Amino acid sequence: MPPKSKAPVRRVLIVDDHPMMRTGLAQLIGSEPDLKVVAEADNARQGLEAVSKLALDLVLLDISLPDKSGLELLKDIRAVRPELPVLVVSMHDELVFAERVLRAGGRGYIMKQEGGQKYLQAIRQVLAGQIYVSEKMSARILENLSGSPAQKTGTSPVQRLSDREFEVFQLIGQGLGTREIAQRLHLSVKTIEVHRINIKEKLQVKTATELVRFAVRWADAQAKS
Amino acid sequence: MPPKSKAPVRRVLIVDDHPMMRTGLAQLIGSEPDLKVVAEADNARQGLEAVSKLALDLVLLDISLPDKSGLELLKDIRAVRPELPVLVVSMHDELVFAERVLRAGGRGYIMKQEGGQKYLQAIRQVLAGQIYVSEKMSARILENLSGSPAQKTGTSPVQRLSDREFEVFQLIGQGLGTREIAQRLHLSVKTIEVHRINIKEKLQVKTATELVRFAVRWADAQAKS
DNA sequence: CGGCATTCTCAGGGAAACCCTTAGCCGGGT
DNA sequence: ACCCGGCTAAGGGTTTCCCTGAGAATGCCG
Repeated sequence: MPPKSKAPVRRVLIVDDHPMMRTGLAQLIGSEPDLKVVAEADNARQGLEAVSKLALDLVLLDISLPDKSGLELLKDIRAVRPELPVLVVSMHDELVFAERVLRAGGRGYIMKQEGGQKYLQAIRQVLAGQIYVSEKMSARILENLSGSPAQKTGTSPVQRLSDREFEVFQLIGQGLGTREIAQRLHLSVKTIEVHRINIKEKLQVKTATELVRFAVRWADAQAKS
Repeated sequence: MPPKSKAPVRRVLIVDDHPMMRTGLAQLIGSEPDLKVVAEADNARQGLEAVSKLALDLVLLDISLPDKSGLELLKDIRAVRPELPVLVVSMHDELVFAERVLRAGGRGYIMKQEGGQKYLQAIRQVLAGQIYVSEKMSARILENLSGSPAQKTGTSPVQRLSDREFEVFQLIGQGLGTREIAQRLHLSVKTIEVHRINIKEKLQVKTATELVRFAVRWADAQAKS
């Protein structure tokens, strides 16, 4: 069917800590004549080693790994081979993860809930030099970028917060309620309520619980670095 | 093809919302002559339907499903077919999950990090009527049981939550509000409110925001490693 | 300078969530 | 038989949520 002279076989590395997942992915990729799995890794160290030593055309990278976060491995890979495209596989349907992946240089973000056709589409698209993001995600990302007035693309939505909003946002991340924040900042509860509404809008979250979740995650991330 | 003279073929149902994972598991099981995958499901509803309609010898059940928690489905399955053995597959290596699964009647608990050999061992052991738990887990379970009376430090207070409370707690950690949780679990808002109060008391937190913060952190900690 | 946008501040008010109390039901244990 | 813990849920008072509107300070641009 595909003449060998014309179709060079694309060499793929799979990094995932779930053997059955790797088997499934390998099965899918192996069934395509122009794709080949040349190595597998179940942790970041092995993954980076394979990237350094082997000639590869694509990396399929699970975002959640045992030793270090897949995001870190993604950055390491790009430090070694900036042109090597990486398609990140994740079980999270969170906008935050997809944004981070793309900003870290990932060429695609696909969820584990997707079926084989979507995987192949994503792989082909990334191999062709394009960016792949699932429709749900791309819709949210585009809406996020173009929804508000002219922004510097690529900035974290947290940076769009005004000073006061940012202050409130930090206190939410520390576990304080609306009334406590009002007392702390010597403001009316009503004012804090409005700030929360505006913060939610800028961060593109819909409910109060999601706002707290976002704030807690952000605060924890800051505390670590 | 099948040597039906000696080995009756064991009929297996796979319930997992990740298609590639199902492919991997099906590949493994299909390669064994005495095992056969007769159905797959990617959510709890389909899973329960298959259990009701088909003759099965084993269910491979992923603990994290989109519509309801795998723990709930496990209980539903046992309500319909108490003798049907269920081997729970999970990505969490947390003691809490394994304990809950076993107490809910699961015949085994295996982690996605395990390789094919361990899977087959677990499947065979469960089919033979035994309980399968990985060595890491069994060691921790025994240690936990023996040390339970006097403990207060070391074990997280999350373990004191009841099954229902734990489910609500997880959903809070995923960013869901009270009404959404009620809808997801098909319960009254009032019930969820009471659960939240009881959870707060057990976790020693005073305000709603602190509860969300606790739940988000705990959920993220589970997702990371 | 006079608009114009943004930010910060806060009130009104209806809907929702929070939180305490009570209470029926069920299953397990002494 | 009894009690206890867990699950369910209603009643009701308090608080928060969230939309709308709106006045004041700042700063920018024509």
